[in-house]
Amino acid sequence: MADASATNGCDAEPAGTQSSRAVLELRNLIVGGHIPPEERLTEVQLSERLGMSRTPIRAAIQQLRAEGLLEPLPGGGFHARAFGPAEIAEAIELRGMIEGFAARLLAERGIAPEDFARLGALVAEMDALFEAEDFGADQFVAYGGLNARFHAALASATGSALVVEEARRANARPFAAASALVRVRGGGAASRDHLLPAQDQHRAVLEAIRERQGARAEAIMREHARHSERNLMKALRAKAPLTGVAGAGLIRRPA
Amino acid sequence: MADASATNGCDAEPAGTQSSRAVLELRNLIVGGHIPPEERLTEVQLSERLGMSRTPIRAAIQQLRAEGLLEPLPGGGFHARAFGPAEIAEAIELRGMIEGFAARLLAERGIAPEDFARLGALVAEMDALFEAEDFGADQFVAYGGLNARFHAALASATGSALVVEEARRANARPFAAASALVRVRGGGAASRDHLLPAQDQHRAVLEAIRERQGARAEAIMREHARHSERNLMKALRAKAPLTGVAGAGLIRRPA
DNA sequence: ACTCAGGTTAATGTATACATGAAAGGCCGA
DNA sequence: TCGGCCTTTCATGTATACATTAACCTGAGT
Repeated sequence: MADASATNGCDAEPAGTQSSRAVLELRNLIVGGHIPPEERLTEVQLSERLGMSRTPIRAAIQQLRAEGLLEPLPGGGFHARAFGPAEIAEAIELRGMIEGFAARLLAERGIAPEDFARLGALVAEMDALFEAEDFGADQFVAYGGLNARFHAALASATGSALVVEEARRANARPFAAASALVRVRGGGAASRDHLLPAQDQHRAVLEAIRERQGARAEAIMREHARHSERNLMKALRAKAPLTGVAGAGLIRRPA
Repeated sequence: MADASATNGCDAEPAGTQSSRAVLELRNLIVGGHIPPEERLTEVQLSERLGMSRTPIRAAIQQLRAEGLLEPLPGGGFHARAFGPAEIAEAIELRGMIEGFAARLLAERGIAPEDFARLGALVAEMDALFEAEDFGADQFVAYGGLNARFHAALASATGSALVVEEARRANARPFAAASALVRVRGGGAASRDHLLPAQDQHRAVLEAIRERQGARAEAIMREHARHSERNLMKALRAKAPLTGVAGAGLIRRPA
């Protein structure tokens, strides 16, 4: 069922309007590193660059400001926001708190059987990936997609619009997304081994939800987020330029 | 230092532009109950009602949508969002989680002495209110303001833009704000007694931060939010029409 | 009576012209 | 040479005209 929304996992940009195009393209330009944080952006400049009038550009800027990707500049104009290690860590911790809240709600209030089955099926699909002969790029991409769907399904199973919205927002931040960190490590057997503990946590949180263990479910999801945080920070400390990660150019490396 | 921003506790609406006026007036109309959730809103209609063109109205609508106050309607147009008891409880719980995170960060990383002093001064000011001969409307208003400043100062002491932003958002939701619930009870001696436990939690969280007790600080702020949640829910169960609370018309009472 | 097609209406989306404000730069005078 | 004022420029804010789309209603034909 969740095939149409596989691209971004949310439907916040509705139609084929110029405004939605502006949001999409501008966001891609920023996280793709084509607009470095040093570059000053103005409305007219962007309207020429994207081939549309200022009106949809203004809407896009307002939205990306709300997402925290753009920041106003003192003398007018904007720039892409740069993120230091502390901010990244906080964003990931925050995501863990939201998703921990979702897991606790599911454990305390109970989960609909079909939602539980859907989550279990996603875990099983990820399990199957680990059975493959060798764990290559294809498996990483597939795991990332399944992982994102698992996290989104967890939030939406609560039935709470607030939780869904906040989980979406927490995952929209660069680097904080659950799936964005999967591919931090280059790939290969070593990377596979780093994914196994995370997958075990997926299984554990479902067990905790089933057994109505709210505090445990919350703690697992918090630690689950910290797991990806550790992975990212380890990769950041290495000199390698973080290939394959969206928004790598926005990271303010520690001096 | 914190006098200019005393009106709303945040500076998200910068200048005296039509757009900022539109956001302010429209938000007041909604939470003031002048725009019930049943009423359908359109851009042209609002532009006539507020005496400005559609351009600033569009910006305001986009912002209030992001705040969760407005919801698009299927056939075009919007309506003020109505909140059920579950959504209100979740919003308050979420606020407790964010503020708990802030308190834990302060305990773990340490707090700047001047920030700690500022928080202590606010608590002392609130303490002084309880010493008054009788606890009337003036004291309630003063307590609400001090309380809002305490919560805002707690978040901003972390120095994390992310925490500040999320705390602001959590407090911006109707009913979820820390200060909004202070005046739920009518006033008088009985209401005063309901405020004392909350004030004790203010003192306790400062002690926990000072003693570097992160888990305790977080737990206190979570429970602190639940305290106000209990107060609101009790008031909701009573038949009384919730005088003095902003956005009372947005509550979907349990049948 | 029901259905389908056509038009009409009412909403948002878009472009553009103009207003306004602030910041930077140059010029003149001391 | 330095400082202050004026001018210019560039950015966003605002209004408005027009485009577009979708829903609804009306009418006629079966």
